[in-house]
Amino acid sequence: MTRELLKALAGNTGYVAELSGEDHRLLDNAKPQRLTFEKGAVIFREGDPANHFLLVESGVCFNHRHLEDGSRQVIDLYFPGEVVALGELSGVVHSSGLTTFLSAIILAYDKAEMQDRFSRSPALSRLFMDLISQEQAALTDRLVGIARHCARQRVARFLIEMYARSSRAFRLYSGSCALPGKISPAAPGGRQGPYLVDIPQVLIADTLGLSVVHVNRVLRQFREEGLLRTQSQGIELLNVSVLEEVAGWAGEPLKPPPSCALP
Amino acid sequence: MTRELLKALAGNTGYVAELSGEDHRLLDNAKPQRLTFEKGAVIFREGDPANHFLLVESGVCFNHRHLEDGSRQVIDLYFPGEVVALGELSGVVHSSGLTTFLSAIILAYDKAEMQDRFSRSPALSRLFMDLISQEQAALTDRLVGIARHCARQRVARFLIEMYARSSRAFRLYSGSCALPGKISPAAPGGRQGPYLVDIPQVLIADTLGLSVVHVNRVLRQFREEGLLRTQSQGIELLNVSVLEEVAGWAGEPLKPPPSCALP
DNA sequence: CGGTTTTTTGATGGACGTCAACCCAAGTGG
DNA sequence: CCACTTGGGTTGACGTCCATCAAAAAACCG
Repeated sequence: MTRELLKALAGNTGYVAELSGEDHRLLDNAKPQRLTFEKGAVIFREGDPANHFLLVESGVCFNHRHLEDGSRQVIDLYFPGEVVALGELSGVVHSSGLTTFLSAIILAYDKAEMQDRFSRSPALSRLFMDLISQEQAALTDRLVGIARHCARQRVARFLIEMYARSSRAFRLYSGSCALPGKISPAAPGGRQGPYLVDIPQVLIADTLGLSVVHVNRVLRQFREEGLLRTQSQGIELLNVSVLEEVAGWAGEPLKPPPSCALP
Repeated sequence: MTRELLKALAGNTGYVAELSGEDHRLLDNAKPQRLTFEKGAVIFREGDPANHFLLVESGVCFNHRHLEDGSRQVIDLYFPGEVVALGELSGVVHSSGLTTFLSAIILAYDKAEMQDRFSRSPALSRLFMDLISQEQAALTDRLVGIARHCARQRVARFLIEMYARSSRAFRLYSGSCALPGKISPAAPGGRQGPYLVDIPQVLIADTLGLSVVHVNRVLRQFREEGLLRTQSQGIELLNVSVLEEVAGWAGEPLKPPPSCALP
Protein backbone atom coordinates (compact mmCIF):
# COMPACT_ATOMS: atom_id res chain seq x y z
CA MET A 1 0.00 0.00 0.00
CA THR A 2 2.72 2.40 0.86
CA ARG A 3 4.33 1.63 -2.40
CA GLU A 4 2.44 4.79 -3.20
CA LEU A 5 4.60 6.68 -0.82
CA LEU A 6 7.75 5.20 -2.22
CA LYS A 7 6.72 6.07 -5.72
CA ALA A 8 6.11 9.61 -4.60
CA LEU A 9 9.47 9.84 -2.98
CA ALA A 10 11.21 8.21 -5.88
CA GLY A 11 9.73 10.74 -8.18
CA ASN A 12 11.13 13.61 -6.21
CA THR A 13 14.61 12.62 -5.18
CA GLY A 14 17.22 10.12 -6.05
CA TYR A 15 17.68 8.93 -2.53
CA VAL A 16 15.36 6.01 -2.49
CA ALA A 17 18.16 3.78 -3.61
CA GLU A 18 19.94 4.50 -0.36
CA LEU A 19 17.17 3.11 1.78
CA SER A 20 17.87 -0.24 3.37
CA GLY A 21 15.51 -3.19 3.46
CA GLU A 22 14.73 -2.24 7.02
CA ASP A 23 13.72 1.23 5.87
CA HIS A 24 11.41 -0.22 3.28
CA ARG A 25 9.84 -2.39 5.91
CA LEU A 26 9.25 0.63 8.11
CA LEU A 27 7.47 2.36 5.28
CA ASP A 28 5.47 -0.65 4.22
CA ASN A 29 4.18 -1.18 7.71
CA ALA A 30 2.64 2.25 7.82
CA LYS A 31 -1.08 1.78 7.41
CA PRO A 32 -2.70 4.94 6.12
CA GLN A 33 -6.39 5.63 6.04
CA ARG A 34 -7.79 5.94 2.56
CA LEU A 35 -10.21 8.86 2.38
CA THR A 36 -12.45 9.90 -0.46
CA PHE A 37 -13.53 13.48 -1.10
CA GLU A 38 -15.82 14.99 -3.67
CA LYS A 39 -15.00 17.85 -5.91
CA GLY A 40 -14.79 21.03 -3.88
CA ALA A 41 -14.67 19.30 -0.49
CA VAL A 42 -12.82 20.87 2.40
CA ILE A 43 -10.23 18.47 3.76
CA PHE A 44 -9.04 20.72 6.54
CA ARG A 45 -9.09 24.41 7.41
CA GLU A 46 -6.56 26.87 8.68
CA GLY A 47 -6.12 26.34 12.37
CA ASP A 48 -7.29 22.75 12.38
CA PRO A 49 -5.01 20.44 14.34
CA ALA A 50 -2.47 18.74 12.10
CA ASN A 51 -2.50 15.09 13.07
CA HIS A 52 -1.88 13.45 9.75
CA PHE A 53 0.16 13.97 6.75
CA LEU A 54 -1.32 13.34 3.42
CA LEU A 55 -0.47 11.78 0.10
CA VAL A 56 -2.67 12.36 -2.92
CA GLU A 57 -3.58 9.08 -4.56
CA SER A 58 -5.89 10.48 -7.18
CA GLY A 59 -7.59 13.76 -7.96
CA VAL A 60 -6.20 17.21 -7.33
CA CYS A 61 -6.35 19.53 -4.35
CA PHE A 62 -4.85 22.84 -3.29
CA ASN A 63 -3.99 24.59 -0.06
CA HIS A 64 -4.89 28.18 0.55
CA ARG A 65 -5.22 30.98 3.06
CA HIS A 66 -8.09 33.36 3.54
CA LEU A 67 -7.64 37.09 4.01
CA GLU A 68 -9.60 39.61 5.96
CA ASP A 69 -11.00 41.13 2.78
CA GLY A 70 -12.48 37.84 1.64
CA SER A 71 -9.97 37.04 -1.04
CA ARG A 72 -7.81 33.99 -0.84
CA GLN A 73 -4.27 33.06 -1.72
CA VAL A 74 -3.59 29.62 -3.11
CA ILE A 75 -0.23 28.36 -1.93
CA ASP A 76 0.19 25.26 -4.04
CA LEU A 77 -1.63 22.55 -5.92
CA TYR A 78 -1.12 18.86 -5.30
CA PHE A 79 -1.28 16.14 -7.92
CA PRO A 80 -1.43 12.38 -7.53
CA GLY A 81 1.79 11.08 -6.04
CA GLU A 82 2.59 14.31 -4.25
CA VAL A 83 2.82 14.79 -0.52
CA VAL A 84 0.71 17.61 0.86
CA ALA A 85 2.20 20.43 2.89
CA LEU A 86 5.16 18.53 4.23
CA GLY A 87 6.38 21.65 5.95
CA GLU A 88 3.44 21.38 8.28
CA LEU A 89 4.36 17.84 9.13
CA SER A 90 5.45 18.80 12.59
CA GLY A 91 3.43 21.93 13.11
CA VAL A 92 0.71 21.74 15.71
CA VAL A 93 -1.96 23.29 13.55
CA HIS A 94 -2.33 23.72 9.84
CA SER A 95 -1.32 27.16 8.68
CA SER A 96 -3.37 26.83 5.51
CA GLY A 97 -6.55 25.06 4.49
CA LEU A 98 -6.81 22.23 1.99
CA THR A 99 -9.60 21.81 -0.55
CA THR A 100 -10.12 19.51 -3.49
CA PHE A 101 -11.06 20.86 -6.86
CA LEU A 102 -11.44 17.43 -8.38
CA SER A 103 -12.80 14.53 -6.40
CA ALA A 104 -9.82 12.95 -4.73
CA ILE A 105 -8.57 9.96 -2.83
CA ILE A 106 -6.18 10.83 -0.06
CA LEU A 107 -3.95 8.58 1.99
CA ALA A 108 -3.64 9.86 5.54
CA TYR A 109 -0.69 8.69 7.64
CA ASP A 110 -0.66 9.20 11.35
CA LYS A 111 1.84 11.90 12.13
CA ALA A 112 3.09 10.61 15.46
CA GLU A 113 3.51 7.13 14.06
CA MET A 114 5.48 8.38 11.09
CA GLN A 115 7.71 10.56 13.17
CA ASP A 116 8.43 7.57 15.31
CA ARG A 117 9.47 5.66 12.23
CA PHE A 118 11.63 8.48 11.00
CA SER A 119 13.48 8.71 14.25
CA ARG A 120 14.28 5.03 13.93
CA SER A 121 15.92 5.43 10.55
CA PRO A 122 18.47 8.14 9.78
CA ALA A 123 18.06 7.47 6.08
CA LEU A 124 14.31 7.98 6.20
CA SER A 125 14.72 11.05 8.32
CA ARG A 126 17.17 12.50 5.86
CA LEU A 127 14.91 11.66 2.96
CA PHE A 128 12.08 13.60 4.47
CA MET A 129 14.18 16.56 5.31
CA ASP A 130 15.27 16.61 1.70
CA LEU A 131 11.67 16.60 0.60
CA ILE A 132 10.83 19.46 2.91
CA SER A 133 13.83 21.33 1.63
CA GLN A 134 12.59 20.86 -1.91
CA GLU A 135 9.17 22.06 -1.00
CA GLN A 136 10.60 25.17 0.52
CA ALA A 137 12.64 25.85 -2.58
CA ALA A 138 9.45 25.61 -4.63
CA LEU A 139 7.75 28.02 -2.29
CA THR A 140 10.61 30.44 -2.70
CA ASP A 141 10.30 30.14 -6.45
CA ARG A 142 6.69 31.11 -6.22
CA LEU A 143 7.55 34.06 -4.01
CA VAL A 144 10.10 35.34 -6.48
CA GLY A 145 7.73 34.76 -9.33
CA ILE A 146 4.99 36.82 -7.79
CA ALA A 147 7.25 39.55 -6.52
CA ARG A 148 9.32 40.07 -9.62
CA HIS A 149 7.57 38.89 -12.74
CA CYS A 150 4.78 40.34 -14.81
CA ALA A 151 1.48 38.60 -15.41
CA ARG A 152 2.55 37.11 -18.74
CA GLN A 153 5.53 35.43 -17.19
CA ARG A 154 3.62 34.21 -14.18
CA VAL A 155 0.85 32.66 -16.21
CA ALA A 156 3.22 31.06 -18.70
CA ARG A 157 5.29 29.63 -15.91
CA PHE A 158 2.23 28.37 -14.10
CA LEU A 159 0.92 26.57 -17.15
CA ILE A 160 4.22 24.89 -17.81
CA GLU A 161 4.69 23.83 -14.23
CA MET A 162 1.21 22.44 -13.92
CA TYR A 163 1.50 20.63 -17.18
CA ALA A 164 4.76 19.08 -16.08
CA ARG A 165 3.47 18.05 -12.70
CA SER A 166 0.21 16.61 -13.93
CA SER A 167 1.94 14.66 -16.63
CA ARG A 168 4.39 13.30 -14.09
CA ALA A 169 1.43 12.12 -12.10
CA PHE A 170 0.07 10.54 -15.24
CA ARG A 171 3.31 8.72 -15.82
CA LEU A 172 3.49 7.49 -12.24
CA TYR A 173 0.05 6.04 -12.32
CA SER A 174 -0.04 5.06 -15.98
CA GLY A 175 -3.34 6.73 -16.51
CA SER A 176 -5.09 4.75 -13.83
CA CYS A 177 -6.58 7.77 -12.13
CA ALA A 178 -8.54 10.92 -12.75
CA LEU A 179 -6.34 13.77 -13.84
CA PRO A 180 -7.18 17.29 -14.83
CA GLY A 181 -7.62 16.99 -18.55
CA LYS A 182 -6.41 13.42 -18.85
CA ILE A 183 -2.97 14.41 -19.95
CA SER A 184 -1.12 12.28 -22.40
CA PRO A 185 2.39 12.77 -23.68
CA ALA A 186 3.22 13.92 -27.17
CA ALA A 187 2.25 11.42 -29.82
CA PRO A 188 5.30 10.01 -31.62
CA GLY A 189 3.99 10.65 -35.12
CA GLY A 190 5.11 14.27 -35.06
CA ARG A 191 1.66 15.39 -33.98
CA GLN A 192 1.60 17.30 -30.72
CA GLY A 193 -0.37 15.44 -28.13
CA PRO A 194 -3.02 17.27 -26.17
CA TYR A 195 -1.00 19.22 -23.64
CA LEU A 196 -3.92 19.88 -21.40
CA VAL A 197 -4.16 21.82 -18.21
CA ASP A 198 -7.69 21.90 -16.87
CA ILE A 199 -7.70 24.33 -13.98
CA PRO A 200 -10.35 27.03 -13.51
CA GLN A 201 -9.04 30.51 -14.13
CA VAL A 202 -10.04 31.64 -10.67
CA LEU A 203 -7.58 29.16 -9.23
CA ILE A 204 -4.84 30.40 -11.50
CA ALA A 205 -5.58 33.95 -10.45
CA ASP A 206 -5.61 33.14 -6.76
CA THR A 207 -2.35 31.28 -7.08
CA LEU A 208 -0.54 34.01 -8.95
CA GLY A 209 -1.93 36.98 -7.07
CA LEU A 210 -3.82 38.28 -10.10
CA SER A 211 -7.47 39.01 -10.84
CA VAL A 212 -9.47 36.52 -12.86
CA VAL A 213 -10.10 39.16 -15.46
CA HIS A 214 -6.44 39.76 -16.02
CA VAL A 215 -5.60 36.07 -16.16
CA ASN A 216 -8.21 35.78 -18.84
CA ARG A 217 -6.69 38.66 -20.77
CA VAL A 218 -3.26 37.09 -20.68
CA LEU A 219 -4.71 33.81 -21.87
CA ARG A 220 -6.42 35.60 -24.74
CA GLN A 221 -3.11 37.17 -25.68
CA PHE A 222 -1.45 33.76 -25.71
CA ARG A 223 -4.32 32.46 -27.77
CA GLU A 224 -3.88 35.20 -30.32
CA GLU A 225 -0.18 34.43 -30.47
CA GLY A 226 -0.99 30.82 -31.22
CA LEU A 227 0.62 29.54 -28.03
CA LEU A 228 -2.47 27.82 -26.71
CA ARG A 229 -6.10 27.05 -27.27
CA THR A 230 -8.85 27.21 -24.70
CA GLN A 231 -11.59 24.70 -25.05
CA SER A 232 -14.27 23.41 -22.81
CA GLN A 233 -11.87 20.75 -21.64
CA GLY A 234 -9.28 23.18 -20.30
CA ILE A 235 -6.25 24.88 -21.76
CA GLU A 236 -4.32 23.14 -24.50
CA LEU A 237 -0.68 24.17 -24.79
CA LEU A 238 0.25 24.43 -28.46
CA ASN A 239 3.80 25.66 -28.20
CA VAL A 240 5.51 24.74 -24.98
CA SER A 241 8.97 25.91 -25.95
CA VAL A 242 7.84 29.44 -26.71
CA LEU A 243 5.85 29.48 -23.50
CA GLU A 244 8.97 28.52 -21.63
CA GLU A 245 10.73 31.42 -23.24
CA VAL A 246 7.94 33.80 -22.27
CA ALA A 247 8.17 32.47 -18.73
CA GLY A 248 11.69 33.84 -18.62
CA TRP A 249 13.30 30.48 -18.27
CA ALA A 250 15.82 31.38 -20.88
CA GLY A 251 18.85 30.69 -18.75
CA GLU A 252 17.92 29.85 -15.17
CA PRO A 253 18.95 32.60 -12.76
CA LEU A 254 22.57 33.00 -13.74
CA LYS A 255 24.73 31.68 -10.95
CA PRO A 256 28.05 33.35 -10.30
CA PRO A 257 30.99 30.94 -10.03
CA PRO A 258 30.74 28.93 -6.81
CA SER A 259 33.05 30.40 -4.23
CA CYS A 260 32.00 29.52 -0.74
CA ALA A 261 33.31 31.60 2.10
CA LEU A 262 32.97 28.60 4.36
CA PRO A 263 36.03 26.38 4.63
CA MET B 1 29.24 27.40 23.19
CA THR B 2 26.15 25.83 21.81
CA ARG B 3 24.18 27.46 24.53
CA GLU B 4 23.73 29.90 21.68
CA LEU B 5 21.88 27.32 19.75
CA LEU B 6 19.72 26.40 22.69
CA LYS B 7 18.85 30.01 23.29
CA ALA B 8 17.87 30.33 19.69
CA LEU B 9 15.67 27.28 19.85
CA ALA B 10 14.17 28.30 23.16
CA GLY B 11 13.25 31.62 21.70
CA ASN B 12 11.30 30.02 18.91
CA THR B 13 9.46 27.10 20.40
CA GLY B 14 8.42 25.81 23.75
CA TYR B 15 9.89 22.40 23.21
CA VAL B 16 13.27 22.84 24.73
CA ALA B 17 11.91 21.74 28.06
CA GLU B 18 11.21 18.34 26.56
CA LEU B 19 14.84 17.71 25.73
CA SER B 20 16.60 15.21 27.94
CA GLY B 21 20.02 15.63 29.48
CA GLU B 22 21.34 13.38 26.77
CA ASP B 23 19.90 15.70 24.15
CA HIS B 24 21.59 18.67 25.76
CA ARG B 25 24.85 16.81 25.73
CA LEU B 26 24.46 16.07 22.06
CA LEU B 27 23.98 19.76 21.37
CA ASP B 28 26.77 20.91 23.63
CA ASN B 29 29.25 18.59 21.97
CA ALA B 30 28.67 20.18 18.61
CA LYS B 31 31.66 22.35 17.92
CA PRO B 32 30.85 25.05 15.42
CA GLN B 33 33.34 27.23 13.64
CA ARG B 34 33.06 30.86 14.56
CA LEU B 35 33.37 33.01 11.46
CA THR B 36 33.60 36.77 11.18
CA PHE B 37 32.33 38.74 8.21
CA GLU B 38 32.44 42.41 7.40
CA LYS B 39 29.51 44.51 6.41
CA GLY B 40 28.38 43.54 2.94
CA ALA B 41 30.35 40.31 2.79
CA VAL B 42 29.09 37.37 0.77
CA ILE B 43 28.80 34.30 2.97
CA PHE B 44 27.64 31.99 0.24
CA ARG B 45 26.03 32.22 -3.19
CA GLU B 46 23.20 30.48 -4.94
CA GLY B 47 24.40 27.13 -6.09
CA ASP B 48 27.20 26.81 -3.55
CA PRO B 49 27.31 23.45 -1.83
CA ALA B 50 25.46 23.53 1.48
CA ASN B 51 27.74 21.84 3.98
CA HIS B 52 26.97 23.80 7.09
CA PHE B 53 24.08 25.29 8.77
CA LEU B 54 24.43 28.63 10.36
CA LEU B 55 23.46 30.49 13.47
CA VAL B 56 23.83 34.25 13.67
CA GLU B 57 25.70 35.24 16.81
CA SER B 58 25.86 38.94 16.11
CA GLY B 59 25.19 41.28 13.22
CA VAL B 60 22.51 40.90 10.59
CA CYS B 61 22.43 39.14 7.25
CA PHE B 62 19.90 38.31 4.57
CA ASN B 63 19.43 35.68 1.91
CA HIS B 64 18.44 36.54 -1.60
CA ARG B 65 18.10 35.38 -5.16
CA HIS B 66 19.22 37.09 -8.31
CA LEU B 67 17.10 37.40 -11.42
CA GLU B 68 17.98 37.46 -15.07
CA ASP B 69 17.18 41.15 -15.29
CA GLY B 70 19.67 42.05 -12.59
CA SER B 71 17.19 42.71 -9.82
CA ARG B 72 17.21 40.65 -6.67
CA GLN B 73 14.63 39.29 -4.30
CA VAL B 74 15.43 39.21 -0.62
CA ILE B 75 13.86 36.17 1.01
CA ASP B 76 14.44 36.88 4.66
CA LEU B 77 16.64 38.69 7.13
CA TYR B 78 18.39 36.99 10.02
CA PHE B 79 19.05 38.53 13.41
CA PRO B 80 21.26 37.34 16.25
CA GLY B 81 19.94 34.13 17.70
CA GLU B 82 18.25 33.06 14.50
CA VAL B 83 19.09 30.02 12.44
CA VAL B 84 19.75 30.71 8.77
CA ALA B 85 17.79 28.99 6.03
CA LEU B 86 16.92 25.87 7.95
CA GLY B 87 14.93 24.64 5.02
CA GLU B 88 18.16 24.21 3.15
CA LEU B 89 19.57 22.13 5.94
CA SER B 90 19.44 19.00 3.90
CA GLY B 91 19.51 20.39 0.41
CA VAL B 92 22.62 19.64 -1.58
CA VAL B 93 23.16 23.21 -2.72
CA HIS B 94 21.95 26.54 -1.47
CA SER B 95 18.97 27.81 -3.38
CA SER B 96 19.67 31.37 -2.31
CA GLY B 97 22.72 33.44 -1.48
CA LEU B 98 23.56 34.89 1.91
CA THR B 99 25.07 38.31 2.49
CA THR B 100 25.69 40.40 5.59
CA PHE B 101 24.55 43.97 5.76
CA LEU B 102 26.11 44.54 9.14
CA SER B 103 29.39 42.93 10.09
CA ALA B 104 28.45 39.62 11.61
CA ILE B 105 29.72 36.67 13.57
CA ILE B 106 28.34 33.38 12.38
CA LEU B 107 28.50 29.97 14.00
CA ALA B 108 28.80 27.24 11.39
CA TYR B 109 27.83 23.70 12.34
CA ASP B 110 28.80 20.80 10.18
CA LYS B 111 25.70 19.53 8.48
CA ALA B 112 26.56 15.86 8.39
CA GLU B 113 27.57 15.89 12.02
CA MET B 114 24.36 17.59 13.09
CA GLN B 115 22.20 15.27 11.08
CA ASP B 116 23.92 12.40 12.74
CA ARG B 117 23.06 13.88 16.12
CA PHE B 118 19.48 14.46 15.13
CA SER B 119 19.03 10.92 14.06
CA ARG B 120 20.22 9.82 17.47
CA SER B 121 17.58 11.81 19.31
CA PRO B 122 13.92 11.78 18.31
CA ALA B 123 13.31 14.83 20.48
CA LEU B 124 16.01 16.84 18.71
CA SER B 125 14.80 15.67 15.37
CA ARG B 126 11.29 16.75 16.17
CA LEU B 127 12.48 20.08 17.46
CA PHE B 128 14.20 20.82 14.22
CA MET B 129 11.28 19.77 12.14
CA ASP B 130 9.18 22.18 14.15
CA LEU B 131 11.62 24.95 13.46
CA ILE B 132 11.56 24.22 9.75
CA SER B 133 7.82 24.16 9.87
CA GLN B 134 7.81 27.58 11.47
CA GLU B 135 10.17 28.94 8.91
CA GLN B 136 7.95 27.72 6.15
CA ALA B 137 4.94 29.35 7.74
CA ALA B 138 6.84 32.62 7.82
CA LEU B 139 7.71 32.21 4.16
CA THR B 140 4.06 31.65 3.37
CA ASP B 141 3.17 34.80 5.26
CA ARG B 142 5.57 36.74 3.13
CA LEU B 143 4.11 35.22 -0.01
CA VAL B 144 0.59 36.21 0.96
CA GLY B 145 1.78 39.64 1.97
CA ILE B 146 3.38 40.31 -1.38
CA ALA B 147 0.61 38.77 -3.43
CA ARG B 148 -2.34 40.35 -1.68
CA HIS B 149 -1.42 43.53 0.14
CA CYS B 150 -0.71 47.06 -1.04
CA ALA B 151 2.56 48.83 -0.46
CA ARG B 152 1.38 50.60 2.70
CA GLN B 153 0.46 47.35 4.35
CA ARG B 154 3.61 45.61 3.28
CA VAL B 155 5.89 48.32 4.55
CA ALA B 156 4.03 48.69 7.84
CA ARG B 157 4.11 44.99 8.40
CA PHE B 158 7.78 44.79 7.53
CA LEU B 159 8.69 47.51 9.99
CA ILE B 160 6.77 45.89 12.81
CA GLU B 161 8.18 42.47 12.13
CA MET B 162 11.73 43.70 11.94
CA TYR B 163 11.33 45.74 15.06
CA ALA B 164 9.98 42.74 16.92
CA ARG B 165 12.69 40.42 15.72
CA SER B 166 15.57 42.77 16.37
CA SER B 167 14.31 43.56 19.83
CA ARG B 168 13.97 39.88 20.57
CA ALA B 169 17.59 39.52 19.58
CA PHE B 170 18.41 42.38 21.88
CA ARG B 171 16.65 40.70 24.75
CA LEU B 172 18.36 37.39 24.12
CA TYR B 173 21.78 38.89 24.19
CA SER B 174 21.11 41.66 26.66
CA GLY B 175 22.60 44.25 24.42
CA SER B 176 25.92 42.50 24.20
CA CYS B 177 26.08 42.64 20.43
CA ALA B 178 25.79 44.94 17.48
CA LEU B 179 22.20 45.41 16.41
CA PRO B 180 20.68 47.54 13.72
CA GLY B 181 19.87 50.70 15.56
CA LYS B 182 20.67 49.44 19.03
CA ILE B 183 17.09 48.76 19.89
CA SER B 184 15.92 49.26 23.41
CA PRO B 185 12.46 48.60 24.76
CA ALA B 186 10.04 51.32 25.74
CA ALA B 187 11.21 53.38 28.69
CA PRO B 188 8.93 52.94 31.70
CA GLY B 189 8.51 56.65 32.40
CA GLY B 190 5.75 56.96 29.83
CA ARG B 191 8.22 58.13 27.21
CA GLN B 192 8.35 55.96 24.10
CA GLY B 193 11.73 54.38 23.76
CA PRO B 194 13.53 54.56 20.44
CA TYR B 195 11.80 51.92 18.37
CA LEU B 196 14.50 51.81 15.79
CA VAL B 197 14.78 49.84 12.61
CA ASP B 198 17.96 50.59 10.73
CA ILE B 199 17.69 48.87 7.40
CA PRO B 200 18.51 50.52 4.06
CA GLN B 201 15.45 51.23 1.97
CA VAL B 202 16.81 49.22 -0.92
CA LEU B 203 16.68 46.15 1.25
CA ILE B 204 13.12 46.86 2.25
CA ALA B 205 12.20 47.30 -1.38
CA ASP B 206 13.92 44.11 -2.47
CA THR B 207 12.22 42.20 0.31
CA LEU B 208 8.75 43.47 -0.42
CA GLY B 209 8.91 43.41 -4.19
CA LEU B 210 8.69 47.18 -4.49
CA SER B 211 10.90 49.87 -5.97
CA VAL B 212 13.08 51.93 -3.65
CA VAL B 213 11.32 55.03 -4.81
CA HIS B 214 7.97 53.76 -3.77
CA VAL B 215 9.18 52.50 -0.41
CA ASN B 216 10.47 55.97 0.21
CA ARG B 217 7.13 57.49 -0.72
CA VAL B 218 5.27 55.23 1.65
CA LEU B 219 7.71 56.12 4.40
CA ARG B 220 7.14 59.80 3.72
CA GLN B 221 3.41 59.23 4.00
CA PHE B 222 3.87 57.51 7.34
CA ARG B 223 6.11 60.37 8.42
CA GLU B 224 3.46 62.91 7.52
CA GLU B 225 0.91 60.91 9.47
CA GLY B 226 3.16 61.01 12.49
CA LEU B 227 3.65 57.26 12.57
CA LEU B 228 7.41 57.35 12.31
CA ARG B 229 10.47 59.53 11.97
CA THR B 230 13.44 58.91 9.73
CA GLN B 231 16.72 60.00 11.11
CA SER B 232 20.30 59.30 10.27
CA GLN B 233 20.15 56.35 12.64
CA GLY B 234 17.35 54.54 10.84
CA ILE B 235 13.60 54.58 11.12
CA GLU B 236 12.06 55.35 14.47
CA LEU B 237 8.58 53.95 15.00
CA LEU B 238 6.46 56.50 16.84
CA ASN B 239 3.12 54.75 16.91
CA VAL B 240 3.37 51.00 16.73
CA SER B 241 -0.29 50.28 17.39
CA VAL B 242 -1.51 52.39 14.49
CA LEU B 243 1.15 50.83 12.29
CA GLU B 244 -0.17 47.43 13.24
CA GLU B 245 -3.61 48.54 12.21
CA VAL B 246 -2.32 49.81 8.89
CA ALA B 247 -0.60 46.47 8.37
CA GLY B 248 -4.02 44.87 8.41
CA TRP B 249 -3.41 42.91 11.53
CA ALA B 250 -6.71 43.96 12.91
CA GLY B 251 -8.07 40.50 13.44
CA GLU B 252 -5.68 37.84 12.16
CA PRO B 253 -7.11 35.98 9.18
CA LEU B 254 -10.47 34.96 10.55
CA LYS B 255 -10.48 31.24 11.08
CA PRO B 256 -13.70 29.36 10.60
CA PRO B 257 -14.58 26.98 13.44
CA PRO B 258 -12.23 24.00 13.48
CA SER B 259 -13.92 21.07 11.86
CA CYS B 260 -11.44 18.59 10.51
CA ALA B 261 -12.60 16.11 7.94
CA LEU B 262 -10.00 13.68 9.19
CA PRO B 263 -11.11 11.33 11.94
C1' DC C 1 36.98 68.17 1.06
C1' DG C 2 35.71 65.42 -3.42
C1' DG C 3 33.60 60.90 -4.52
C1' DT C 4 30.18 57.58 -3.53
C1' DT C 5 26.42 55.74 -1.80
C1' DT C 6 21.77 56.60 0.11
C1' DT C 7 17.49 59.34 0.39
C1' DT C 8 14.12 62.38 -1.51
C1' DT C 9 11.03 64.43 -4.80
C1' DG C 10 8.62 65.30 -9.35
C1' DA C 11 6.71 63.89 -13.79
C1' DT C 12 5.08 60.33 -16.80
C1' DG C 13 3.31 56.00 -18.28
C1' DG C 14 2.05 51.13 -18.04
C1' DA C 15 0.29 47.19 -15.84
C1' DC C 16 -3.24 45.51 -13.53
C1' DG C 17 -7.59 45.85 -10.55
C1' DT C 18 -12.48 46.99 -10.46
C1' DC C 19 -17.04 47.40 -12.29
C1' DA C 20 -20.40 45.88 -15.28
C1' DA C 21 -22.03 43.56 -18.71
C1' DC C 22 -22.84 39.48 -21.86
C1' DC C 23 -22.11 34.78 -23.43
C1' DC C 24 -22.07 29.86 -23.14
C1' DA C 25 -22.38 25.05 -21.35
C1' DA C 26 -24.42 22.15 -18.05
C1' DG C 27 -27.92 21.00 -15.00
C1' DT C 28 -32.72 20.82 -13.12
C1' DG C 29 -37.31 20.57 -12.73
C1' DG C 30 -41.83 20.90 -14.75
C1' DC D 1 -38.71 19.44 -24.68
C1' DC D 2 -38.23 23.81 -22.95
C1' DA D 3 -37.87 27.82 -19.28
C1' DC D 4 -34.87 28.71 -15.58
C1' DT D 5 -30.81 28.69 -12.99
C1' DT D 6 -25.92 28.53 -12.13
C1' DG D 7 -21.04 28.80 -12.60
C1' DG D 8 -17.47 29.80 -15.34
C1' DG D 9 -15.49 32.34 -19.19
C1' DT D 10 -15.01 36.73 -22.18
C1' DT D 11 -14.80 41.45 -23.14
C1' DG D 12 -14.81 46.76 -22.69
C1' DA D 13 -14.31 51.10 -20.11
C1' DC D 14 -12.11 53.34 -16.58
C1' DG D 15 -9.24 54.31 -12.67
C1' DT D 16 -5.17 53.67 -9.71
C1' DC D 17 -1.22 51.84 -7.78
C1' DC D 18 3.24 51.53 -8.56
C1' DA D 19 7.55 51.30 -11.78
C1' DT D 20 10.53 54.04 -14.41
C1' DC D 21 13.26 57.95 -15.57
C1' DA D 22 15.67 61.84 -14.08
C1' DA D 23 17.88 64.82 -10.95
C1' DA D 24 18.75 67.18 -6.68
C1' DA D 25 19.77 66.85 -1.75
C1' DA D 26 21.68 64.60 2.08
C1' DA D 27 24.56 61.51 4.41
C1' DC D 28 28.68 58.84 4.47
C1' DC D 29 33.77 57.87 3.93
C1' DG D 30 38.29 58.01 3.26
